Parts: sequence; C-alpha cells; structure tokens
Amino acid sequence: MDDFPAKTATIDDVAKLAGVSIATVSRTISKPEKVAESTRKKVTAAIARTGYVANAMARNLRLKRSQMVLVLTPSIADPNFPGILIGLEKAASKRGYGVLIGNTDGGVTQEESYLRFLSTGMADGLIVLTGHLPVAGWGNSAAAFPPLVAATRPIDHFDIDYVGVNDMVAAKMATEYLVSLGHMHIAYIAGPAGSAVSENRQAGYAKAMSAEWLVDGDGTIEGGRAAVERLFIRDTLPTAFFCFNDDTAIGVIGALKSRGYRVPEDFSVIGFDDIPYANTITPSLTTVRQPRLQIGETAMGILLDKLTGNRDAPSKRLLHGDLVVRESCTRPRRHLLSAKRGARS
Amino acid sequence: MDDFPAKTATIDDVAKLAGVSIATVSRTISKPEKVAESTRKKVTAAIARTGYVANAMARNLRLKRSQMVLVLTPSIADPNFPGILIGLEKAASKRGYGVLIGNTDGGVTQEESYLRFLSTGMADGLIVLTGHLPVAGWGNSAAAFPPLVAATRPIDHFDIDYVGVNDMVAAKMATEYLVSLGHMHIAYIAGPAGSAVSENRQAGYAKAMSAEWLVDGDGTIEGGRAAVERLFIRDTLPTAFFCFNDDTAIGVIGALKSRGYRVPEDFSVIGFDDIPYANTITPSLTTVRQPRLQIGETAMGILLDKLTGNRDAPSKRLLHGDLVVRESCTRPRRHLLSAKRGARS
DNA sequence: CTGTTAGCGCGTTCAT
DNA sequence: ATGAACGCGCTAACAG
Repeated sequence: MDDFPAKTATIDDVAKLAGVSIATVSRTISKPEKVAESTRKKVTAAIARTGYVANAMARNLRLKRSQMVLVLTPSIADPNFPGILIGLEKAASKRGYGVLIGNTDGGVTQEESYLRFLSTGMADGLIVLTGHLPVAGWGNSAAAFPPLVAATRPIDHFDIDYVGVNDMVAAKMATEYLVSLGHMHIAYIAGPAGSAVSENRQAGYAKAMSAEWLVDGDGTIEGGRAAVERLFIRDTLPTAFFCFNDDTAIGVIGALKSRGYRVPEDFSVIGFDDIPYANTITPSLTTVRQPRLQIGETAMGILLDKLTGNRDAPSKRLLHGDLVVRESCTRPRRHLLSAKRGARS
Repeated sequence: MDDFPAKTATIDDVAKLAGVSIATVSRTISKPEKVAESTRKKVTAAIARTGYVANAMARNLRLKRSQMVLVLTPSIADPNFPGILIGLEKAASKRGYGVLIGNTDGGVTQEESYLRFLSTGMADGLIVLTGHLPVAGWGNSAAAFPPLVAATRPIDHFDIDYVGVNDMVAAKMATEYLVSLGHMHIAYIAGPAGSAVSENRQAGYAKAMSAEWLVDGDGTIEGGRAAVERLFIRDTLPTAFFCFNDDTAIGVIGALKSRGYRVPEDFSVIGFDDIPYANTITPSLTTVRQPRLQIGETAMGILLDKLTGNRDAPSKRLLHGDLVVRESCTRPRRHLLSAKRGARS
C-alpha cells in the first residue's frame, strides 16, 4: 500500500488512471469545488490507488515559494531556544510550513551562508533570534528585506516585526516583588554588554528603585559567579540580587553558597526566564517566566501572515511574563550592608 | 550590491549579459574545467554583476532531490536534543544540506504528517531520534525505507544504521565506579518501560553486580522522586543509586534531601547523560557524558554518505561515553541497609 | 466542467 | 568548447 520508493507516482499517472487530464487532477486537489462530483470521485480514487503525493519541488517552482521558513539562532544551546522552537514548529507545521534551523554561533560567515541559502529560494521567510539583522548594514529601506520577524531579541534602528516578553514591565514586577519583601538594597546583575534585552530589564528595575546598583555580567553562570566575587571586594553589599537571567542567578547562588552564605536566608536572588531546571536547583529559583512557546507561535504566526499577504504594518508584540515565586527570595533578615569580604569559605 | 528582492536574476539574465548560452553558464558553475578560460571569466563576471544565485527549486526539481534532511524527534525539549541538533546541523550545513525539524511529541499523527512531507520530496533523508520506525510496520524489507539513520535510540528488528553511545559499556563503567567506592548495594532506577536504552544500561549495570536491584522509573525528575518514595516503604535500602538518566538522578537527590538525608554522605547517586545543568545542582552530579555533538555529526555524516552514494551496508556506531566525576558519589559511610522509613522530613 | 498549452528555472544530452 | 532543445512535475490561464 505504501511502499516507499514506489516509483513515486506523478500527476500524469493519476490522470491516466482516472481517465482525465492532469489539469483536472490538479483542480481536484486545490479547488475541489470546481470539479464535478463524479469525476472528483474517480480522481480521488486514482490518487488513493497510486499513493500519489504532489512533488513539492515542482509545485514550489511553479508557485515561486518553498513553504519553509529559516530560523536564525545564535545558539541552539540557549536554554530558551527549545521552548521557542517548539512554538515555532507547531505554528508552522499547522499551516503546512517546514522550519529550517540555522545556527550562527554569532558568526558572520554562518549568517552569510544562511542568507545565501535564503536567496536560493529554499526558504520564504526568516525568524531572527539573534537580535540583529543578518549581515549588518543590509540595505536601508525596510522593503529591501525578505519577509522577516524578530523574536526574543529586538532589532534596533529598524521598523521590524518583533515579538518577545515585555522585559521592562516584567523586570519592574520582579524588582517590586523584592521591594515588597522589604529589600532596599537590590543589585541588578546585567547581561552581556550592549544587550538591548538587558537594558530593558535594567530600565524596569530602575523604575522600581530610587537608586540603581549595577553590576556587570554576561548572562552565563560563570558571569554570575564572577559578579558576586567582584562585589565582595567592596565594603557594602545588597540584600538581594535581580539577575539578568536564570543562568546568572544560578552562578550568583553558587558563589554565595560557596562563600558560606545561605540563600534566601542571607541573600535573596531572583532570575529571569524560568529555564527548565530553575526549580531543580537548591533553593528552587524565583524567577520570571518567559512565555517561550507563545513567543514562538505568535512570531511564526506573524511571519506566515506576511507570507500569505494578510498583514499590514510591522508591529511589536510584547507578551506578559509571569512571576514564578519559589524559594530563592525572602525578607531580608539582617543588615548585611556592612558585611566584609571573607565571611567564610 | 545585495538588495534583496532584486528581481532575482535567473540564469538567462547571466547568459544574456555574458553573451553566451545558459548551458555555458550552467557549466561554468558545475564543471568549470569544461569551459574556456576566457568565457569562464566573462560568465563569472556576469554572475557577480547580477548577483545571480541558482534557484534551488528549479535545480532540485531537475536533479530530483532537495538537499534537506528531516530530523524526527519525539521531544525538542529533551535535554539531549540541543547538543545532538548542533552536531546534526553542523555536519549538514558543511555539506550544503539543510536540516528540518520534525517534532512528533510521540504522536502517530505527527509522524504520518512528516512522512507525507518526506514523500513530497522536500527532504532526501531522515534522521530518527524516536527509537522506532515512523508509522510502525512500515514495509518489511529494509529497501523499502527512505534513506534513514537512527541516532540516540536504536530501532529494533531492523538492520538500520545507528549511532549512539555504548550504553552497556558506559553503564558498566559507572556501576564499577560505585563498586570501587565500596558500594555493595546499588539500585538501578530504570527508564520508561520498554526503553531499549534503559535495558542496555541495565545490562551494563548487571555485568558489574552479582545481584540486581531494580526499581521502576520513567526518566523524569518526578519519576526519580517517586522511585525513592517507593523504596522507603521497604525495610532495606541501597547505599547508592545508578539512575537511567540525569533527570531521574535529580529527582532521586531531591527526594533524598527532602527526607533529611545528605548526598553523597548518606547515599551516592550517579546519573547518565551529563545534561547542561548536571553541574549546577547541589551536589553537582557525577554522571556519564553522552557525546551528543559527536553523535549528531556522525549520524548526519552517515546519512549524507548514503545520499551521495558512498556507502555500503548499514552499521551500528557505538560511541564512548565518559564518566564525569563530580560530587554526588562517595564511599558508603554507614550501613544504612536497615534504615526504616520516616527518617525525617 | 474539463482539456490544452505554456511556462516556472535549471541541467543535460546531442549536435556542431 | 559551445548552443539548441527537451523535460523534471506542476499550476494557471484560456478555450471549449
């Protein structure tokens, strides 16, 4: 019934078997209502008997499209990626599109290579997770771009569709939670230098604080750890840490613990993302959940709408992030403000 | 220079501009040596001026191929997936192939849908991460399959290319490590029922033990936790746990800790996979590293070899997994063999 | 309602 | 060494 390399029946085979022309076969497939009931049945039967499946290459060549979208990501290993990909894939396959993965590793060479791929027509559109236009300085009119939507990381200076979490609002909420617990000295451990996302989170944090206390970071566990070490060289310490992301928070907690402090008893720390393992660490991490699946789905939805023509002006879609309260934050217990370095190790 | 929707030059444009026939243009691209030096230069120049890039659909239609491979996975969220995907993608793009993601969620419907996709010719081959042939009972002769290679999870009853870690050897090694530490009572917390991978790991474990002590599990954190709870109903307990995977180990450790025990002081636990967060939990997890990237690369390599014709009989490629010693295992301290339930909570 | 025809853009004989 | 012509498999006019 469904052997595989079964000579792959073509539309001609079906037409011949059904005793009609190929045009009729084509119609029965795409516009069934425009073909007589009787012949439709014959054709349908013939299709079933031959196991016919339209050749995508031929059809796409004719239709000048590919029914695929290319997803450009700087890192498949990013803990947020799988969730987003699931959403992307789900929305795409639901509408008959395939999703191609393009891992750039931040490299310009790879970006160019994928772009060349795009220009061969193997993909109709682009989902960009990198936070910048592939190959900086691409034309200057937005019309010069291929259909594209950015997700997770906004792209500056261009009026491009974007969907991601509302970082500022979420960060403000997280910070306010810390404040409501009684914290007055909260440090923000930033993400990679120049990260627009980190800047937005910082802005949200700033809105909830009268004075900012900024610490550099890079979004990695090691970066979080290093930030804490640097902080301990100073004379004063915050009572709570609002971290750019969960990885940073994990690093912060690790460093704190290895210095002999307890979390949340001695210091509260809150992360951002709610990565899959956020609730498996000790203490389980209070954080802001990023609606990954939804981000993926709506980003793909917007792109496909553009591809199929039902879409007007670019829009920024900011989704809500939920605060997930777990164990890593509590009321400040003592005034550790004057804690000196070298508590213990 | 590289505007985007730049009318997309066709081979005719290039031919016209270079003053040659399209056949010559085609040759200059695929068999440069068969064209005169002088004309080659003209054509090359014309290509550069027009920014010509061959249309993939047309070319693939003509060549009856797609230059894409479909990766069927039961779960993008599996912690092992990203690493494998990176390897897959790397090897594919290096050889000019694109990789398409097919998330089945274990559903037959999705599998069928992706298979139909395959049969449209949008993909030339398949990488199967599900551990079974898509749509069980597919023909009976291996020749009826499309080019395919299984990775991570072997497919029984068929002579299919497979690449994964050598579970038995690795499990034996892990168990022997526990034994070398002095443990005599080691329980194996199994994976999902019927998992061939879990059976192999169990077999390796058995080889290092005189008597098996089996506990059901399902490969999830919750499953690991539950396994421990069930164990505490009994009168005797092991001094160490060899877990099917890291998630299970995380659950085991969590349950042990919440019962007031310490790991590794009271119980040693060892996992399998070395997922990204294995070293961030407390205690950091001793485990067997699965060579994900390498698995992905060699699986894709084999598939592409088959697609390009340089390949003979199917082969099983078993890669070595390294034991990664961290903090979750130590020598058994006391004889907890008669520990009763309800230690504390 | 149905069949005929003309390409979509390219690779490839087959002549020259 | 190069060009003319055919066809991969399909959809979209255009007739009838």
